[in-house]
Amino acid sequence: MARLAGVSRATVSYVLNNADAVRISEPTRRRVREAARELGYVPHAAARSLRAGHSRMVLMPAPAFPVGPVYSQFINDLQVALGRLDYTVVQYGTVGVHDDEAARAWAELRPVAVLVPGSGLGPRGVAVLKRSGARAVVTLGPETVEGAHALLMDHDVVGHSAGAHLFDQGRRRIGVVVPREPGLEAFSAPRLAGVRAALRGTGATVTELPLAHDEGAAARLAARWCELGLDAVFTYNDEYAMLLMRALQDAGVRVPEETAVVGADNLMLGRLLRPRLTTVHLDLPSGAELAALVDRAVRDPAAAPEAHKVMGASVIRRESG
Amino acid sequence: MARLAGVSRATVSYVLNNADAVRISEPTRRRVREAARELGYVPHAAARSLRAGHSRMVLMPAPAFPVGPVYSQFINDLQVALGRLDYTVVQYGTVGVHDDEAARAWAELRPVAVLVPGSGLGPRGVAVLKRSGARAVVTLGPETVEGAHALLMDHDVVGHSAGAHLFDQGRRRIGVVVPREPGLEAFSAPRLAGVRAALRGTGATVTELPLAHDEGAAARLAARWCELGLDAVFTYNDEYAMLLMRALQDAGVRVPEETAVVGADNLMLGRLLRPRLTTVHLDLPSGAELAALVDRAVRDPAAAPEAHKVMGASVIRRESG
DNA sequence: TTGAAAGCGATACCAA
DNA sequence: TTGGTATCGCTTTCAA
Repeated sequence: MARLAGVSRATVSYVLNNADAVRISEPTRRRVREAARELGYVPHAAARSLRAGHSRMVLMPAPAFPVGPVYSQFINDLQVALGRLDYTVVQYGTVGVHDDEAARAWAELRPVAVLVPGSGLGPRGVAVLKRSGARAVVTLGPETVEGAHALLMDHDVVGHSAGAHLFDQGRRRIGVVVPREPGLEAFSAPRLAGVRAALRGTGATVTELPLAHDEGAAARLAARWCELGLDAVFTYNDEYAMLLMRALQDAGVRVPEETAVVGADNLMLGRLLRPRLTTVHLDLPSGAELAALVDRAVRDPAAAPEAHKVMGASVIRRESG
Repeated sequence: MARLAGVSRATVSYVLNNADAVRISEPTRRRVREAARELGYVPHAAARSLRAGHSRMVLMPAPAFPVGPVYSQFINDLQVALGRLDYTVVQYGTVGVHDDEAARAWAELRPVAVLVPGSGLGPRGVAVLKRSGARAVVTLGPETVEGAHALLMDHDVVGHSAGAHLFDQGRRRIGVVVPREPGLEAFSAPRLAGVRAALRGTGATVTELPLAHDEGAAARLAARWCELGLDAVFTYNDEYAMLLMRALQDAGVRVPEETAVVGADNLMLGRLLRPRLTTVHLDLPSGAELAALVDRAVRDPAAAPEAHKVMGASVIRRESG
């Protein structure tokens, strides 16, 4: 670069990195800085991390489906928290690629840590990442993966809370909405399983209700509501709750008298519905906690992978059930 | 790497890149590939792009606020479309950094193209990026920036459509909700300005209504609704519409008889409200179009920056106004 | 058909 | 206090 500023590149490096090991005269520093500014010099991250043998990049796959405010906020907090620890968070757009192929694509960037939501990464993928220099691989999903740290976020508990709550309210024939939208199975399946688990052995029944997120589908489901004979429904989340509750009301089904409705995610919109929506609130780990875990793992990559159950769920009782 | 597979690294490179310039014997290819698999070898993107002098990385700043389904979908389509053209999309988590500082941070990664939503990037930032090798800088915002391609998405038209519609409906005292949430000014200010522009010279009045996205704030606003004397309100988007409409109804204000309500973004929830929400639908450019623009710009970086007006807005009339 | 070697940009050691 | 130089991993040209 600006060794046209009259000095060697080594000097440039010293100045721009405020190296304290060597001392550079003030005039030289100024000359270098000025030259850098004039030329619009920006260091080359690839060259730097090639030389250094490591980077401060934390890689996450970009979510492949429209994501709600809860997750948005989580990512955001995480970015801020990791930024404070001087990491750079990068969301990598992995289109349709899966598993090992995705892991290899990520590994090419030689991130210092990889955070993977969901269950798209297997032990082989983890191995690829670690061999390529990732000092921490953290999965955020329902189960631990060999070799990786895990933040166990089993959506099971969400369904479990909802199911237990409805049972306590005296409901015995419980429907569970399962979104037809692709990409959501990772959340919907455990939520359904959680309801089943909560009701196992109680004699209450659980009916799976596939539902697309559009009015027509909701109306059709509502139309056969009597025939289904359900006295409660857990709707996967608040948005599906709004959709279904509207359809039920339009079909003349009284909520909560004839059918209780419970959503999840505790979105603002639930409070605005009438009746006000009972919902399951999720306690996600704070961005700062996760950032701290990542940092610890990076500093001591040899440590045994930690696994933490981090998702709490609690019912917020309002009017719909 | 696996020159422990008995060959030179040159050969490895040839094999793994399917170089057609040179011919490698089939047995050698097999040996190399097997060794690569066994060792879990993954090429080092930094080294590669350092040597090549360029990358296929398209960089976007990660949004700093919870983002709705419309934008989510847009990003997603874009990622898919650019992926088809063999680019890799990376969302860079720029915490609180702004302007030139952000531009420099991005430039360090030497992306081949940079897409910047909003108006956070000035001509200096563009210059930094281009000097550091970005072959295309595209802004997605209200105005063109010197040196960059622009997809002009002036939210002005959203407000304009809403204002004109309400005026056509005979409304003359029009409120405009402006979210208090930080990070949304980039959208809310032009939407407000659009309403003003649509009504300029008509004698209709425009009243700015700052509103936080919570129930209390909405209730307080609704409580002084009579005193405000408005006969219509454009609520920035559908979510604020839901919030305010609920508060108005709870306060006994009849919608649309006393006050018309118009939202924006055409979210599903608007259809589920009663009265059904009139809204402004946004026509964003498809991911494929934007991807094509990026690709063209990358192929011919010398070409004059293009500027396209790409945002259309149309009112979807339902029941609320 | 394969190997040797230069070079991309930044850093860190050693010598001047 | 500074400059020269080896090095990181990979691609590519030239030679063998």
